[in-house]
Amino acid sequence: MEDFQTSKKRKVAEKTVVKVKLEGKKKSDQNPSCDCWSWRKYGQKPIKGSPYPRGYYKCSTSKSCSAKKQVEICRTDSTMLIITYTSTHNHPNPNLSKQSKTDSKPEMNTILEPDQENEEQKPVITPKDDGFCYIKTLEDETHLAVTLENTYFDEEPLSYPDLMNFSATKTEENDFYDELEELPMSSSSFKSIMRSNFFEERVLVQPS
DNA sequence: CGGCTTTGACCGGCGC
DNA sequence: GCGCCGGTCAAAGCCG
Repeated sequence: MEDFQTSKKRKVAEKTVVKVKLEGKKKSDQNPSCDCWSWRKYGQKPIKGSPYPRGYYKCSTSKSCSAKKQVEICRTDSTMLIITYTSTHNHPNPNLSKQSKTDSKPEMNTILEPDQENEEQKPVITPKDDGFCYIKTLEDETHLAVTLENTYFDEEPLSYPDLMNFSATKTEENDFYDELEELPMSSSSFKSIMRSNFFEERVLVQPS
């Protein structure tokens, strides 16, 4: 396929590591409307040195999309999720464009310039003195706090919309639940707790 | 019935 | 050269 896909190993392609803190927030008002990308799990492996397995996901929205991500629980803090994104989506987000009630462009996902006139549709990133970055998505006022741990790019930095998609999606949610499901420590009860608490209001990510 | 998850096997890179 | 480990594939099962 793609040249870097010929070898299924160790690629120094763009890689974005995002840490997500599972907050104890609760919100019964689930809002699946923030569904963005669709991910399909294609593998899971126990990781050396970590009690938790790592899940491997591919973008299922487009067959030709090479976007992947890895989700694992931080071994030092089980409430911390480490998500590693590899490659970028080569297609607009169908869900996002579908949801756009206004005229937000489907290509929003790929827009990289933060200073556009329609900045209203972009999340507002508010750096805090505690080291967290609170991202307020204007779609539903969801507050996200994410921190890019390590980012390797071929050429482009992660865009705000990308960030938003990364963290605010319902599919993301599912991934975490998948992870949680696999946690040896817990069971479906914990999982359901996380399900109701996790993504809707705020997501915290702690800098390294 | 279709799509997704699960799980074991396989492959290939890297370190020793 | 060998073994370890991470990443991917593919078949089977499950769920909506």
